[in-house]
Amino acid sequence: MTGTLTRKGAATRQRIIEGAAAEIRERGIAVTTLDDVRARTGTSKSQLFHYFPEGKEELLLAVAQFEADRVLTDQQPFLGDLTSWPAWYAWRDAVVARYLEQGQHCPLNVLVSQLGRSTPGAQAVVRALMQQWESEINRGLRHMRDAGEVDPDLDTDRTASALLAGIQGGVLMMLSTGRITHLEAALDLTIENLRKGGRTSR
Amino acid sequence: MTGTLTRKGAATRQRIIEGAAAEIRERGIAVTTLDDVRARTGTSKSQLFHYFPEGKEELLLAVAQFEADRVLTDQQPFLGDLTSWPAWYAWRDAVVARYLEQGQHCPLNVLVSQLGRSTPGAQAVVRALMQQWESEINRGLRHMRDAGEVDPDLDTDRTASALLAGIQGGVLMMLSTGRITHLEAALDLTIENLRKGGRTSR
DNA sequence: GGTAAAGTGGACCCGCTAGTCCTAAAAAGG
DNA sequence: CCTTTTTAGGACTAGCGGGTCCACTTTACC
Repeated sequence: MTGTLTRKGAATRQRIIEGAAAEIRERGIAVTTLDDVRARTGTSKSQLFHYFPEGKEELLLAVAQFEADRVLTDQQPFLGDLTSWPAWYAWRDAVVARYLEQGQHCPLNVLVSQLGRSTPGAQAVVRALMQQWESEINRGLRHMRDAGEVDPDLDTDRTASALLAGIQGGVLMMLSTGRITHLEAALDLTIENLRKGGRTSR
Repeated sequence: MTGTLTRKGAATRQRIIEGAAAEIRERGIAVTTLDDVRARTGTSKSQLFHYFPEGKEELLLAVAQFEADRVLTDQQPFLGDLTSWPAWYAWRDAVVARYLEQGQHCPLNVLVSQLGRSTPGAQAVVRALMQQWESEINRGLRHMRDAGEVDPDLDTDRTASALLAGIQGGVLMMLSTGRITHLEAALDLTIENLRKGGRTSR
């Protein structure tokens, strides 16, 4: 039945995923029912099960994948091009702006804390997301090290881990406190400390 | 009805809270039912509603408060006495050991990501926890600054924010990846950078 | 333009869970 | 002791939500 979706069918399927994602982002996974998704996307119960035969679990996995993709693309092109200090600051600003704008409706947190807890499949999606995120940061760090902009002995793996942790925690704190200061502090202090370790001549 | 609990009644109430907390920690809030709590704690439905007349919501709030208390007491006496580098390392080790040992059954994450999302009351509990946690870290930082062990111009507020974010993110990453490296990296790099700014490194 | 497959609508079912209610046992308290 | 309050037990209910089913319509393709 799959693989042979008509254009219309594919569009309906995508509409369901995006509607479900939005519903979950806005109201939380716990209170989002298939009926809510159905109503929001203008579909019927049978369509939900037509496109997602395994039911809710399969839909949630598709939503997880959809949200995971968004998290990284939202940071592009900055995340993929951390090759100069201005580029690092541009990325930093993009991240802060993004999470400030999203407020409580945070795809990342929904993914990590709600979807990622439910099924092994969604957990794998989260792991893959984190791995790629960290790897992109790591690539930027290595570039800066090779360019002589930071301490030549910098342990980029460990620094990337710490920075990613700071971002995750910063976002979490924003959801708990409503303020963006933790995210900013984590990003800014890490970057400042990196610059302190680089060649002092400018 | 409240305020006049006999010793036996108070013990039963406490047993319900702790049983519910353990059940939620182990299996998640989404799948924990009142019947699970009832079975685990050897109580009956009417007792649950006797001790928590508002029902599940009231019980969850009590659980949230219980878990929040644990998070901080688990870090004592180290967190309250960050007055020397050995003390900082002892705290660091205690935090890492704690979260490594807990594995997937993490009261902090249950509180922040699951309970904290459900009701305004639980949100307030989370906010209070974070505020106190950060304030204790801040106190330690100020002490080290006044003792001349770190950069005298250190912005302790911002550093405390970043460190707390790193811890939160490190714990979150541990739950996502199963590895403790992010938490360790966040703690260790922060402490290393603090020491670099102190008088001994000059 | 006919037919087979894909897409759509919505009524229905069944299990589960929060919450109610009534009764009984055990403490307190005089 | 005997009464009142607190503690305990468990059957019952109402509603909701995931999932099934079947009838009908549209689309693709020869």
